[in-house]
Amino acid sequence: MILYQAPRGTYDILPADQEYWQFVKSSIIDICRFYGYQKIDTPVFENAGLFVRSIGEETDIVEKEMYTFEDRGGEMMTLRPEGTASICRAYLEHGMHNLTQPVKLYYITQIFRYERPQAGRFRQHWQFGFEAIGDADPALDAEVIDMAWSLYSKLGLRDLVLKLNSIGCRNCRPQYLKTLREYYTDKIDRLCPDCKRRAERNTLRLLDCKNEACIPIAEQAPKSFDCLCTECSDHFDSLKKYLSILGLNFDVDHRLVRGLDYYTKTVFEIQPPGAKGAQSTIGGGGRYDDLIEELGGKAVSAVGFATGFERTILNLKSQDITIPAVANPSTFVAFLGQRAKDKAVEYVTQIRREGMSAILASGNRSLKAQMRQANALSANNTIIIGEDELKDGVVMLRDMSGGEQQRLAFEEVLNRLRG
RNA sequence: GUGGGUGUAGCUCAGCAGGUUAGAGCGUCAGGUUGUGGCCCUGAAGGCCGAGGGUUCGAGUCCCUUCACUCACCCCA
Repeated sequence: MILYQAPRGTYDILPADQEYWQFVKSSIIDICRFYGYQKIDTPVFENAGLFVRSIGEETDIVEKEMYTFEDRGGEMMTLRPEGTASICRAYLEHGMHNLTQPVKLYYITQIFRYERPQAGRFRQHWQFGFEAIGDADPALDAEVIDMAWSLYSKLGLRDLVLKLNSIGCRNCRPQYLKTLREYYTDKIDRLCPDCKRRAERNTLRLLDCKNEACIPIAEQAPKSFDCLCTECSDHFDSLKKYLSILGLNFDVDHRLVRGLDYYTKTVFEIQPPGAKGAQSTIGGGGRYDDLIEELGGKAVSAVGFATGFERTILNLKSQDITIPAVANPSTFVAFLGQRAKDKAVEYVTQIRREGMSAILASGNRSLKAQMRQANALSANNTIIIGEDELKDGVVMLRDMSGGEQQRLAFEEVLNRLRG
């Protein structure tokens, strides 16, 4: 009877799966270096207030998904439920506004949300995200989207869809929300229970309801991009122009609003083909021009993106994308008898000192068993040392792909391994 | 939080309407050469049949409870 298992919504990334993670990570690092983004790591937990303030009181994340606890000093702490807030906090704390703007940062980290797990959704999951802070230029929005798109392309994902929208700023959004509420006024009784609540507390979210009764109503609703102020409207037009210049196709979707309150102007999501339910979004982001100020800084514009590792890998698998094989040349050293073992230990070490990988047979098993182990480890070569070899001062070198083998002086073996 | 599905060996699953020592394939280990892997053959190890209770002469199989996993809704990554 096993006493413990991984907590609900968590899981182990086993060696067999690591190649996917390695592939995604190294691709991310390449892309970020290429676009001039620098890595930042922030604490796993922060003051709860940071997230409540940035994500928004009325959001699902804050209302029911945060891992919040009181520490021994009586402070309320929260395991980070997303990445942006911590980055902004760090930006302020370290006076990064004094650096050349925009400051471009990326992170690869675990995210915690208390939810019922399902395919592609976990309580602890990994996100990669990047943020460009300190610039309001729509060309930067385009660059962020392009960068996200490049990552997926580099990974080999096909047939993705880019959804785009603009939800305005604090100047024009209140007017839009008013228009939206007016539109919904005589339709409330036709909405689902969730939407009835949203109508009061989080009007924007009425638009992305998945309920069949609500969709047609949302479809006909006034569109945010028709109600933008001049500044937001120009920004949106410029962004669309830049995306066209970049050759990126996009669907403007007036029902795309995102679930975090800090977004302004641009919001976007990237969806895999046949997107539905939990995996409908593989990554997303947007602009958040008021967040830094909200956290106590001066008004600083910013835009960012985040994507989930699990969903990315899920899609790599569903699209049958092969991961580049990692070359693992290695030499296995087998032996027969204690005297040969002494020699084997010596030779294994020598090979390693030469900067090459080598594995010593384990235990004192039959040669057959040792060869099986060599095969299981996909060793390229096996060195066999027995009484005969000891007597003649040589070792047997076996090529594991073909099976040819010959007796050679160990120095000669080293030469061949080097070549 | 709300629904549906599933819990039998490390993995994927059989186990028919309740009946003696619970099975297969894969994997692991060992043997088939005195010192040689992959293919093949043989064998072994490995299960209180998720847990607790009940019905029964008898429960992996039926009933109840519970836990876990899983898919979906909400929302997100």
